[in-house]
Amino acid sequence: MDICRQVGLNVQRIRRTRGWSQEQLAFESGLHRTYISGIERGARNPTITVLKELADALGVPASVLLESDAAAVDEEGTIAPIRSS
Amino acid sequence: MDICRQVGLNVQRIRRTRGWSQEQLAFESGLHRTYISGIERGARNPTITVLKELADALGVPASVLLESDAAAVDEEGTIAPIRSS
DNA sequence: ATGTGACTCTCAGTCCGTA
DNA sequence: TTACGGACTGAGAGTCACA
Repeated sequence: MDICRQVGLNVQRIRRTRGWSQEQLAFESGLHRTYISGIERGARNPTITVLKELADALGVPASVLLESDAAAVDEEGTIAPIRSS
Repeated sequence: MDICRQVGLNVQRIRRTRGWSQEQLAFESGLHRTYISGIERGARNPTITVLKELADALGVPASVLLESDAAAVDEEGTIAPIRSS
């Protein structure tokens, strides 16, 4: 699994958990809407500062965005991976 | 604490735990020696693919390199944060 | 063995559209 | 609301000589 794709999936998953659109995340993070789209699709290769900005906007530690999926996001105790429901 | 500086400190700490020089890490990761130097000093803003290459060379998950220091690196059970000794 | 400035070239990141 | 394309500017990738 490519790292860009991995990050994209994590961003998308957490964003949806927040109930946000890409535009809202773009606003919160100060990044461009189309760039968020590119990142979620794994088409972009963001820098660590951008990763940090996304993480801050999403309210999670940056390291979470790099994790190999599966593992539930437990930190902050609020994310949890949408098991049905 | 700036994220670039943070990553730099993590890379340096783990590299030293391995007993490697910057040149050795450069060889293992396929990156240039002076580039490694720039990253460890927090002078560079690497992309996540570069971060992944470093993490692979160091034998740790990429997310570890973003962690806010302090916290011992427990994953893989091999790093542990050089408490004196 | 490492820090640093300067350099080239690729791509990160923005903005315009259309579907 | 999102995917995706093209075009653009600034910043990162990657390297070197020198300290």
